[in-house]
Amino acid sequence: MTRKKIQIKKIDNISSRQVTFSKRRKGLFKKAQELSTLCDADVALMVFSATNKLFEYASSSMQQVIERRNGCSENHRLMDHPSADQFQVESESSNTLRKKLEDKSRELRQMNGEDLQELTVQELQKLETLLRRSLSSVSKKKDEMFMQGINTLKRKKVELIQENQRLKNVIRDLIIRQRQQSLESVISSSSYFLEDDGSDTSLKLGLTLHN
Amino acid sequence: MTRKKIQIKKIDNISSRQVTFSKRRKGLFKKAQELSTLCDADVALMVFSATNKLFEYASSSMQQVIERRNGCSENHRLMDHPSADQFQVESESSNTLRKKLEDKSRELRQMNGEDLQELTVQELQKLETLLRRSLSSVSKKKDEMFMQGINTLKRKKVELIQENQRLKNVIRDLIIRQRQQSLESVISSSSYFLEDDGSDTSLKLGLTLHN
DNA sequence: AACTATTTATAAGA
DNA sequence: TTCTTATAAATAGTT
Repeated sequence: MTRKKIQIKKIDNISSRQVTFSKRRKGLFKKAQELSTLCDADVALMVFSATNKLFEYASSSMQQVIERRNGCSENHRLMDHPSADQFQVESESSNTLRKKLEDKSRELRQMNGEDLQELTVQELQKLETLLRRSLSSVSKKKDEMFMQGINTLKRKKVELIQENQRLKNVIRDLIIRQRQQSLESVISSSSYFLEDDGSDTSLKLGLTLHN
Repeated sequence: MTRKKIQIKKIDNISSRQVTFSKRRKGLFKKAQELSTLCDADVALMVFSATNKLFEYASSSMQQVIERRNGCSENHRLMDHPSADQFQVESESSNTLRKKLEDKSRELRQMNGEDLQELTVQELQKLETLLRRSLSSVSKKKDEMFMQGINTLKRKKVELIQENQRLKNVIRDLIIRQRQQSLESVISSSSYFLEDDGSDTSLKLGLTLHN
């Protein structure tokens, strides 16, 4: 519409699509608000992005508008051919959905390297480029997650080493205290050289604590 | 906005207001449709005029969008408005279609290297493998078609070289014949040797067959 | 996010 | 309502 006229069809480039979505969504909401104000109309607008994020505007309240609409639809339904009309509308949307589903399925099959015979060399080249880009994105994301995992493990390792050292210190202190106690008890009970089995104890402790 | 800039406040004059309502409503619906198409968004728009007339647009189906927004189940709505059985059946199948469509859309986005954050490393690896395979198939197919094109061209080239050679021969023969004719005319005008025109006939045949 | 060359939407008038 | 047209607004591509 501006630097160049564009065709109204799905924008290929993802980031362009996102940018355009933001810009046009803003514009659409503004227009909706203006219509409401200028003409004293009740307007409700719901937009789901391709990523299922919801953006909505309502001049009064969304729930109110929806209820009002359901009432109107109901009235129309009853006024006109009671079931035929509704059925027709619903059928149409089903057909639309089926068409969309068919399109997506074909696209998906081609992305999977199937049904290629119906494509031209140009289309194949485009698909190839797309797949290369996707593959690159996916590989990058995967590697990122690997790196993230590795870094988490490294941090954990450092933490564990520290914890380990602390525990060793605790054990050493315990052993020292035990020796002192043994010594004291030996002294107090007047028993001779009862050697400590401190190393044995530390081993048991170590095993338990670092399990 | 055009002949003059206007303030965004309720238009006093009733008929101007109605005219503006028509025009801007049309514009708003167009913009909504464009956003939906360009950015693969699901858009629903409801407008009640000051006289309570309803105008609505939905890129898929209004009911679908409302339910999606409410997070409200299909069954719940049907309980509220128990109309024809047909309707229920149709709605169910629509619902199924919508689910399938949503699945395919997500899959497709992920194949396109989008929405990767919700995948695990294992899923990413799987996707990567899939993309590699697809890419390989597509590249192979593309190369096949290139090769096919090249071979066609090569065959054509051979044919053309042969044709070329034939034409050269024809030309050579023509030149020879011309010389002979010149010679003959000189000879006949001088009332000398009357030569046969056997070579002449074969030349005509050659031209006809290889035309 | 800002800019700007264009396209698009539209207010006023017929 | 519909068409026209001068002008305001929106926006595609670019930085």
